[in-house]
Amino acid sequence: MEPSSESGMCKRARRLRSDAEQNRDRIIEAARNVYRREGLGASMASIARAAGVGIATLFRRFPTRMELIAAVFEEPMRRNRDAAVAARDEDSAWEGFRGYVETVCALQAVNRGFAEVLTMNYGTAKVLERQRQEAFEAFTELIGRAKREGRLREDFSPEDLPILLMANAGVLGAVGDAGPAASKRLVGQMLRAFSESGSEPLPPAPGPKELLRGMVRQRRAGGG
Amino acid sequence: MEPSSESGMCKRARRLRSDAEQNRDRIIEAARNVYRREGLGASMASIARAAGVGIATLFRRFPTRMELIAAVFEEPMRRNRDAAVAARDEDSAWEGFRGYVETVCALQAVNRGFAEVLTMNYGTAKVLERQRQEAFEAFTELIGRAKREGRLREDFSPEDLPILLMANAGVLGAVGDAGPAASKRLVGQMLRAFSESGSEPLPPAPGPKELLRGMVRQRRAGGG
DNA sequence: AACCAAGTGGAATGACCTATCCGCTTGTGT
DNA sequence: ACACAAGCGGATAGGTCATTCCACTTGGTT
Repeated sequence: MEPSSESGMCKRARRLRSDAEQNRDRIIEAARNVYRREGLGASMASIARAAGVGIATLFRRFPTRMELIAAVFEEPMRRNRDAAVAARDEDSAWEGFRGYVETVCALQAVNRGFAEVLTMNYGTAKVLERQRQEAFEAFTELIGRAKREGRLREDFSPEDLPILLMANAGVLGAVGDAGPAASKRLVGQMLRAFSESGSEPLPPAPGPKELLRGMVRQRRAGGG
Repeated sequence: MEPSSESGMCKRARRLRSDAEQNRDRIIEAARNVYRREGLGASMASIARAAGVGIATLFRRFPTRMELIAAVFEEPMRRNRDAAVAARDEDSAWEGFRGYVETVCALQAVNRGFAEVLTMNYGTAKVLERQRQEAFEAFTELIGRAKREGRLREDFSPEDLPILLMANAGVLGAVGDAGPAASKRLVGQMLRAFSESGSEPLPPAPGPKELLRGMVRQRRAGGG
């Protein structure tokens, strides 16, 4: 705390060399793509390869996997927070509620990593935890308005959202190609359950063949 | 095909030696427990250790992981099929429907391996596939009756069941201790969505702390 | 009691993964 | 232009895993 008290507070310990900065960006970009396709279980080596850097470079910049995950998903999580805030401020609370739920679940459907990030414990990733907390708070306010509006059931609980996100992640992880269709169907059913007078039409159910055919074989049998 | 055409058709190629038979049973028993706790991703070595046999013995008896899974879950899957048939024959179709759905999901909650087996593609495990098919058929008949009864919504699709099972498995996999509570809540919501006039009370939602605290850290970051 | 096919366990192999080490390269301040 | 800290990437150590091999035991039959 004595010698190099330059550089404001503590963030960004020191400025990166320009080439290092560029490598950092390439890593994050590559990780974004790999995580989207393969989920957070993707190996560090595969990310380094995709980024075109050595493994050591990856580890020097992100000593733990969580730091990389936090760097990659900080922006998506911020956008998620913003979506929740925007929903909270919509004229119709119910429409805001429905739209937000559908949007988040649709994002999960196109990004496996994001689906997992939304449903995991961050340990010590303050950035992500803060975004989630803020989104959760906006969502909770939205719930209150929607209930007062009379469109959302009184017994809806804020925790029903994380439960839905985990459920959705489960569906997406279990089926392959039919994932988006199955996910839409699930969300439709859940919204019906949440809605006070709920009888909005459902998205179509995927056919049995699609559902079965897509089902994950056993990527090392972690079936979940 | 010429010499030893004894032993009926083709099943049980030849009778096992008594000690081998006993080892086989011990393996299945051990695998049952390990799979229940850890899911189908449990290592073959850990199962052999739990059974008190050498790794080679395990592989000789069950050359592929699927063969072991099929042997372990044949009986649970048969009981699942029986439950579906019993539900189909209940007086009140809706009560049969509700009871069956709740039962299967509760079984998932106490048996991680079973939760995964119910939502995976068996490849070439005919035994399991047949049980699933029969359960599905009984369930489909039950659906028809429940709709005619007027208690189940017309737009309920048989595929909504596997979707629910995957969703439930996702919830159970994502949260730890709070799994059963979260699962019950999800099932309650879904039943509400399925029910024509549905306003039965919901199971309580788990508190935010329980939900978060239980959340899987990152068992090698395969979060979902 | 003696034979031997059937059965056994542990060592060996090889794939894949995280994480660290270390000699070489390069951006940058002077 | 030079010096050198910062940065680099391949090699490597050490872990888990599935799967195979092989020298040794043993149940059952005669």
